[in-house]
Amino acid sequence: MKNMAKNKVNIPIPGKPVRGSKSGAPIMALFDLLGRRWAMGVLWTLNEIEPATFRKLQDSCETISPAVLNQRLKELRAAGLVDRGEGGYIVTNMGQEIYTLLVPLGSTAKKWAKQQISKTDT
Amino acid sequence: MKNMAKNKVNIPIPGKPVRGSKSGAPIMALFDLLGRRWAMGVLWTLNEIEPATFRKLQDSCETISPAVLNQRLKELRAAGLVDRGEGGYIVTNMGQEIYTLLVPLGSTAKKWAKQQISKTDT
DNA sequence: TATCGCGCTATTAAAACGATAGCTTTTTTA
DNA sequence: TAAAAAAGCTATCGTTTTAATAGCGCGATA
Repeated sequence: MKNMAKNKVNIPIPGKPVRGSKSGAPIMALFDLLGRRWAMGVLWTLNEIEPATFRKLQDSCETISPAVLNQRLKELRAAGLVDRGEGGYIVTNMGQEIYTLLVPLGSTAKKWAKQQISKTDT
Repeated sequence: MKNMAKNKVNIPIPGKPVRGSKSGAPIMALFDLLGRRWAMGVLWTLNEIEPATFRKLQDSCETISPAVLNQRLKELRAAGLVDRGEGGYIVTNMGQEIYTLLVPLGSTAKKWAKQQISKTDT
């Protein structure tokens, strides 16, 4: 059977073609990584509860399937944003740096939510 | 044919179940929106070149297919982050606010890129 | 009127996701 | 220390999303 490379972890590599940039611009590579389903949500959630076991993280994400969670974790680890340590999964320094930059999105998201809701209800 | 409603624009609604939050936390709703392929890349690119025609934006994105670009544009418009004006697509105030928060990711992405590359070569 | 650029849409196939069951391995507990 | 429970995934399979590419309809030129 040719089962080679089935659980491969495919992450964007800066400097090589990525979604949005043939030359592999870092920001586009990062967007390629974080712009996958659940990627930012997992990073965000893990930051709030780390260290976390697989199941604890799964529970905190509320609706993520184990297959996708596992996939994202592999990618985030390969990208050096997440690691494993005592007590389970943790966020690396680089991961926290990125998380920190995402934090302000929280309040803007609230503002955006109000705008969206007021647009809906009429 | 079981595919009615195919041109439907399905965006996450804060306050209703979204990926990552059954109660629809704003940040998770926003992640749900921005965590779709090309979403952040399109927002980023449009900010750099706006106003832009569909084709100009498509060219700037380098490798996006028109179907996906169109889909993302519909979503971003429905979410109030992008609009159409003189000269084509533009970024709304809310869109720019979010873009502004993403900007710092640019330099962190460079740092991350170096780290990733040095991990690869050797 | 023929041509051109623009804004998409159509089509088809591949890849990603979602939902769920359940198999191993490790840790508790009785 | 055997049995039970929890953890960490993996397997499967149907649905959705994305990709790749061709090309249509329309308004502005030439």
